[in-house]
Amino acid sequence: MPRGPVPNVVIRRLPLYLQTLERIAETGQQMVSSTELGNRIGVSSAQIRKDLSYFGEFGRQGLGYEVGNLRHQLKRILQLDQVWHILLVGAGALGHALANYRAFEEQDFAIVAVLDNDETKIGQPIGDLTIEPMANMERAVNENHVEIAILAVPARAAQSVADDLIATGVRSILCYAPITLSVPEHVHVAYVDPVTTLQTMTYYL
Amino acid sequence: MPRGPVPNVVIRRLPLYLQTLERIAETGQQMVSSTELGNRIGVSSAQIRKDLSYFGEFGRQGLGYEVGNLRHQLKRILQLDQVWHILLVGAGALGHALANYRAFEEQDFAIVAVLDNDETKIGQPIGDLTIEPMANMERAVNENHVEIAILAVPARAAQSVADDLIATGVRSILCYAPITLSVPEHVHVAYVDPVTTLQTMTYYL
DNA sequence: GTGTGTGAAACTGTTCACAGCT
DNA sequence: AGCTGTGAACAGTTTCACACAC
Repeated sequence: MPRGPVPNVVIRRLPLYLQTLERIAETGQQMVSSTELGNRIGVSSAQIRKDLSYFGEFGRQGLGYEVGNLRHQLKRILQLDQVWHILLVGAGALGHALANYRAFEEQDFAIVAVLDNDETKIGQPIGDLTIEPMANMERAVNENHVEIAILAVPARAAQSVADDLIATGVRSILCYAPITLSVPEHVHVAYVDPVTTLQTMTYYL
Repeated sequence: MPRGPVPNVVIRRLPLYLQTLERIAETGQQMVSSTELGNRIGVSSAQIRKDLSYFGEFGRQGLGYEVGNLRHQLKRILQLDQVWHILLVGAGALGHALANYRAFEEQDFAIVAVLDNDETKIGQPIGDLTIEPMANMERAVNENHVEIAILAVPARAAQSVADDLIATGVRSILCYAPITLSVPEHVHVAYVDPVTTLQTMTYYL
């Protein structure tokens, strides 16, 4: 579908374009220019046009982009025109916050099972689900067609749980632990640890 | 202190080096080579040597880097040789998880106050603190010498709260909302929204 | 006039490869 | 032998500037 190889940084920007388009769509605005979109996000108009040009020609010269169409195209490109099933591992404070976070379902992500290794937590309700033992991992992944896992366990457990997840077929992991996972080539990991992020911000203070 | 301009990506990697060094230090290992460090993190040895060379010469030819010294140098470069005071805004499920997250204090970050605009939450305990009204923002920032804020409020409130934070003198914001904040030049924002991150991962599936 | 799409140019970041030290 | 520090080569990314369309 893309014309030529798409830089990684481009993919990271597309969700920002999508979010901003959804905010613009709510106001009823029909058309948007790369300049307006860029100003709202803090990138140049040329960058937006170049990024989009990797996937096609979505705009009209002199007019800009049709908001609804561009939003639709971006959802298609990012494969967000379907619901993705997510397995959440770790039912601590963070796990509970994630299980109750409404933005997932609003954006077509569904947490379909929650696992923890703490005996006292198993069977307890969490969001609309029930906490299950780690031994249920393979069944939870296969029965629900899970391809993405969220890792909300302590750092010392993260690598071992990641290994198990990958063995069951999970190909994408969102990791909250402050640790670099070692994973095979075909697995994608993204890190969202706040401490690591804070540690970069202090440099600039 | 740095020799010449330091690329942003380099700063983002330094915390990974630091975390890995701390894990190595726990084993009692004295020296580490750029090759070993790189293998554990998944970057090339040349990258590590080049990154460190922006700040000085910390290694010894033929031997590698002294673990404790390199750890100390990185903490100094990232200004992590002090405790940073953080203001948490938003006492929902995520705010509670953050207020109870032990890794902050272990890594020399201290949440010193928590604000929320929900009348029913004000006065309630959260972690070791008490939830305060938004009106206390300026006092909380000034009395505690806060320079970093964590924004754990709904997306629709994020920009307005960010504006208030910046007006009180906050220069760094860690934002959990799926929105691009518009801020003046001198303010740094980092985004840790899981939905935005998941939206990039689905591209590769 | 406004605004897109795109090669070319400029800039930024990574890897190579090797001198020099242990 | 093993390893660092670094200029030079290479690769990746952003910006420029302009033809073309509304």
